[in-house]
Amino acid sequence: MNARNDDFVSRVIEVVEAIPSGQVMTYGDVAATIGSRAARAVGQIMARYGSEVPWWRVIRSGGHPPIAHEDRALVHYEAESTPLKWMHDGSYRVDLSLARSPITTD
DNA sequence: GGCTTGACCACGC
DNA sequence: CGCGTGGCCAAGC
Repeated sequence: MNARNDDFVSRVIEVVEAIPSGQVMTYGDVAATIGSRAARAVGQIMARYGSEVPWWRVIRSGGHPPIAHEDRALVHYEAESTPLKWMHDGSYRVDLSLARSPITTD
């Protein structure tokens, strides 16, 4: 646990932890929730601190999970019954229309 | 203080 | 939806 929990990093963690099961948020939404637009920075944080948060609930605007981690995220999605959309070529993406969580700032 | 990198986003075609 | 382009933001050197 870090001494200061008010860092940009900690705020991202807080939001990601607040995402309910079966739902997801885009990097941009998470950033917007903490009053920022650093969607990219959010991804950076996930890559570094994501080990302690449900990073699979944080995806891109396109609806597909973090690059190089889609297979790992898929396991969680099936476990959480997250609405998925499958492509012809076997790739998949999360149905944001159903799984997008209404930003919980609290 | 400036440049580079990054699990990104919005827009146009 | 897919691709290309520009832009925004935070962290590290």
